[in-house]
Parts: sequence; structure tokens; C-alpha cells
Amino acid sequence: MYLLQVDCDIRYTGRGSTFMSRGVRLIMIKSDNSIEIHQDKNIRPLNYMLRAEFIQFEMDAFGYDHLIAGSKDETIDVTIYDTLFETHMDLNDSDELERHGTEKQIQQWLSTDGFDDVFKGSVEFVTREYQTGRGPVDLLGYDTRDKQVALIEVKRVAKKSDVFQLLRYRSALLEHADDSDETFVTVAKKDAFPMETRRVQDPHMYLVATRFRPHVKDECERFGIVALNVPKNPV
Amino acid sequence: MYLLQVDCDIRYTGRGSTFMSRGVRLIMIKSDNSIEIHQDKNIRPLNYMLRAEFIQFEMDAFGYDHLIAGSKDETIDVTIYDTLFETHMDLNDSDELERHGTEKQIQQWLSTDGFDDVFKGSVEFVTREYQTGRGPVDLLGYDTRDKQVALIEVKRVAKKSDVFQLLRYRSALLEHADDSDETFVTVAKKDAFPMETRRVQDPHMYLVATRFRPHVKDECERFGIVALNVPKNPV
DNA sequence: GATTGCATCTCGTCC
DNA sequence: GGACGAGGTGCAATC
Repeated sequence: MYLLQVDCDIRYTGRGSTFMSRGVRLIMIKSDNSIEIHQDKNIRPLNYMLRAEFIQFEMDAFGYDHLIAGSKDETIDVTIYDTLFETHMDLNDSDELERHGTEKQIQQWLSTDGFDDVFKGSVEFVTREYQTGRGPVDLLGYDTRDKQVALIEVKRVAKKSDVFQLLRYRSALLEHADDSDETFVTVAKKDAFPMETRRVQDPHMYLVATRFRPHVKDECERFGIVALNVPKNPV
Repeated sequence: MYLLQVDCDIRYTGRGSTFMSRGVRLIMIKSDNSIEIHQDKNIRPLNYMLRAEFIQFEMDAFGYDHLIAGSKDETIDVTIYDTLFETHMDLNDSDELERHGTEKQIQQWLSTDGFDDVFKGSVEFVTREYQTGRGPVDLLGYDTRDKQVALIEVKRVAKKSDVFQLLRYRSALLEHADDSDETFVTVAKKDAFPMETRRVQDPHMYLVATRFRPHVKDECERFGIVALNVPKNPV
């Protein structure tokens, strides 16, 4: 990794374009050719490029050095007025970050041990990541009481827009059901779940999350969605 | 800014939790007490905390140094086995980044010069950031031909979920219209727009973007939304 | 290689 | 201070 403390201005063009007037910043050039230019505040770099195709130094007509990083559609052009500090260091780091408490892990727990804890036996688990026709719903269940499908969306933190994500899946399912009676037979066969062959009539909807942002439960109620809490770190 | 090249392992608990086994990384401590721990690849730090309440060094029972950064609900605990390099640098940087080609700028152009370019005189501009009751729609227009309101959502890149954002605004507007006939009078008065006092019946919907992700235009058609392109860098 | 959706998203803005 | 939505989002998994 190369570190440069430089007095510079910065031009970027690519997905958008930005300009940063002259000031002293830290430039990091990583060994995968990723580059970041940091201010002395906040987390995100001012400018950056992931795995640049090339990073090179040039001199312009006025005698100023430029650090230029480029890829197919992007360029960062740093005019360097002064280099105040410069160093190279080797970072030895092979391991990957272990993450816990992610949505995927909640989903995993909910599709196994946690399912009955949350749904109290009223719904049976069918499958994960079921394709509704307009995106995959996290979990699919089956309510044996009224023989209805249950669409279950899992979130760490539930927002208002997640309610509409569920409604989207529901409408996709209903549209698909218009075309064919086979909608759920496929699922039943694939997972060997003893489900009757029947149309989707009025799917139940569940939003399951460790935390609900304000007003989200109201929004759920408005659209007939059941909001359920799950523990943040399920056993 | 403080830079430390250390052989360490890292534990984070807070919104989620992570563990990173022993390795050599770069720790940046910024002067606003933000902290980032970087690998020698990619852009995003392995671990980070925005404006930590405290950052301190401690020694554990085994004689290892720990760097501990904490806020109300979060902690980063870095076990330091060895410090290979250490430096402090002053970064002088008062200016803010200028951004161009942002959604806000497209919106600005569209609400003035660009409006007729895009809507060909069929729709009149009413106001920006109109509160629908479930979030603000970017632009509000009025189609004088059939005396209908036009909900206009502006995006740089239009995604499927943006279609539902529009539908959400539409349903909010219709719900609100149930409660009162005044829905659009307020707007008319505030902006002195010569709009008739009338209920919202069936608002037109427009999704305006520089780029549409695949299938988004299909999705628009499905829901009666008009998809319109705008130039990336409007004059 | 393009697309999709999560993220300790970050960060500004507006209420 | 909380909520909301944009972002040059980054990034991995998936198709």
C-alpha cells in the first residue's frame, strides 16, 4: 500500500463528475490498484476507484505533477502541488471478515429452528427464495388452516418500502396465478412438500424483522400484513 | 490524522457483529474521532466507526494492547500484537466536494428549462417535492387536457423498485383524496398555479431517468407509467 | 459479464 | 434528533 500526503486538487469524471478544490489530503493506493483519497473526517473517501486499470504519474504543461487513475469509463485526475509525506507499507492479510447478525443468517435460522418459534405452528415452512415473478420472496410458507400461501419477507430493520416489496410479490403471484394453475405445484414437487394443487387466492403476508422503523407496523396493518419480531441474535 | 500499521485481530459489536482474525492492517484515526481499519484491497474498510465517542488504548490481562473505540451502541476492540509503523499527519481541507450530474441537478433542470423539452407541452409544471402523504414525489405536474395531476419521479438510473415508489405515492394521494376534496387546492394556492379545485381521480405517473435498468420500462408499461429519457448532462 | 439486493451501508437534508 | 432517500453508493452472490 502506498500512502501519500499531498496538497492537491481533484477532478473525477465517470458515473457522475466531481471537483475538489485545493487542499491537503491522504491518498491510499492499494495493491489491487484501488485508490482512495481521504479527508480528515467521516468514513467515506472524497474520491475513489475500485481496481483501476492504470495509475500513473504525468507532468502537465505548467510543470505540475498529476496522479491519474483510470478505468474503462472513469478517470480521477489529481493535480499535485506538493507531496508532504510518502510511504509504502506491506499489509499481510489473507483472512475474510466473519459477519454475524446478517439478514441471511436470520433467514437461515427462520427457515429451520426459528420457524415454529415465530409462527407458532400456524404456518408450515415450504421454501426459501421463492421466485414470485417479480423478485424472490425470502421465505414461502403454507397456512394449513385456510390452505393459503404465506409470503414471508425477512429484514434486519424493516422500513416502509419493505411493505411495498411484499405487496409487489403478492401482485406478481396473483398475476402469475391468472395464467396457470401450476403456480405452486412446482414448489411442492421441488421440495417434496405435501401441498395441494391449487390456485393462489389470497396469500398471507408476513414482515419479520429484528427492528421496525416507526410507522412501519401501521403500514403493515393498513395492508393486512402481519408484522413479527425476531431476536437480533437468534440461538 | 493518525495512521497505524498493526498486526492485530478485530472484534466489532453493534448494529451487527464481526470478527477478523489476526493480520496486518492499516488503522486510520481521523480528527473527528472517526476510525477506519483497512485491508490492502477494495475500497471499504473492514471495520469502521463514525465519530466515535471515545478511542483509547488499554492493556489486557495477557499484556496485549487493545485499541478500543466506542459509541453509545457500538464497540470496536482491536487486539494489537505488534505496531509496525505509526505516524501523525495534519490534513488541511476546508472545502466541500462539488458534485455534478446528480439527481437533484436533473430535477432542477427538469423543473425549469427541461420541462417542456421532456413533456412537450402536454403537462404543466406545478411544484417540486410535493408531499403525497407517504413521501415526497420529485415533481408534480398538471395535464390540462384531461385535468389530471401528474406524479413525476426523477432518477439517474431507474430501477424496478422506483416503479413501486411511484405507485406508493399514487395510492397515498388517492387515500388522501378520500378524506378531503382539498388535496390539490393547497398546492394551487401555495404556488399560485391556476388549477381547478378538484379531486384527484387518476393521477398520471411518469418515471424520468437518464438510464433504465433492464425490464424497468416493461414494468412501467404494466402499471400505466410513462417512462421518459433525459440527457445525462442537460444543458 | 451483467444483474440483483444487502449493508455495522454512509451521508446529507428536512421535518 | 429522527426519518427519509440519494449515492460516482460498495460488494458479493447469482444468473
